[in-house]
Amino acid sequence: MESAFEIIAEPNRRAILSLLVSSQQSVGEIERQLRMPQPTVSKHLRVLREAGFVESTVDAQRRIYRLKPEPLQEVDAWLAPFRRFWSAHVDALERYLDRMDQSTPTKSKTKRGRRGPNRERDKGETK
Amino acid sequence: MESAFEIIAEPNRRAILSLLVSSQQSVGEIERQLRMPQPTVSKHLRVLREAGFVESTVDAQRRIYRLKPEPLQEVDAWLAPFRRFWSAHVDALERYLDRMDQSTPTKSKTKRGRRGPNRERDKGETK
DNA sequence: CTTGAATATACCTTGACACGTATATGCTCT
DNA sequence: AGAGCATATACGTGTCAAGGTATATTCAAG
Repeated sequence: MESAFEIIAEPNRRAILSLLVSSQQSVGEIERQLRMPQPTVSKHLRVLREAGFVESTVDAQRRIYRLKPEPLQEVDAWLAPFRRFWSAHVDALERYLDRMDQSTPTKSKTKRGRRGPNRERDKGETK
Repeated sequence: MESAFEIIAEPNRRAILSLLVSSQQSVGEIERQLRMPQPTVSKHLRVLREAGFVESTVDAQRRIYRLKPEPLQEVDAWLAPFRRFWSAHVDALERYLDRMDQSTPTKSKTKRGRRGPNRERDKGETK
């Protein structure tokens, strides 16, 4: 387990988190809305709690669970470099589509573009 | 496997993706930079390829792998509602701390002046 | 055609984890 | 104190994925 990524790999746990994002919920409410057996809910909540995704407060026999932001923010942070990547990628695609759009069909066929924006760097590869 | 979340749950796969975000790489380059055995790299690349995270082109005996954006964008999209939650959460924490300020005389807390777009998120279903 | 490099795949073993069922704990109310 | 609800935990089981080692495939060059 350990890492936030492994925690959210489980579909039921993602469902629980998505449920909690709108408002806090008791175990029974989660159980009913997601139609999953109660021990399953409790066990997933335990995993989520120990990983810091949720916290619980006691209300008589009920436990109210609510979301905590940090672990998902960590996931979000890991994603940041890729966001930069795919905006660049969209730009390249747009330029490509623009050229496709305005090029007349009689134009010479497009050369196979092996080179992207990134030059690969040779590092003394055995050849 | 199936879901993008399960794919990126694996640390080695995340490392490969992080490596590819800067530029495309051959299998051998990945193998050396991440210091992992070649079959391991190939197997993870296979998983990533079949899940649409990467694509490969052939260059003689080499295979050059590069990133594809869609699956990570899907993860990013799932994260969107939680991003909204975070900003709201900061507001709620501030209000909570403000009340703590007035109701618990033994604690001295620094008051914070930060505030964003005022969202009302409290539905008051707590009994 | 043989050799060697680069990459992929097959097979096996091991460990983690999700689930179901049963039971324990804890709280409220009468 | 006892009944009943809400939640947690213990235990046994099956599945699946990751790693290691060995081998197969593909290509280039001599």
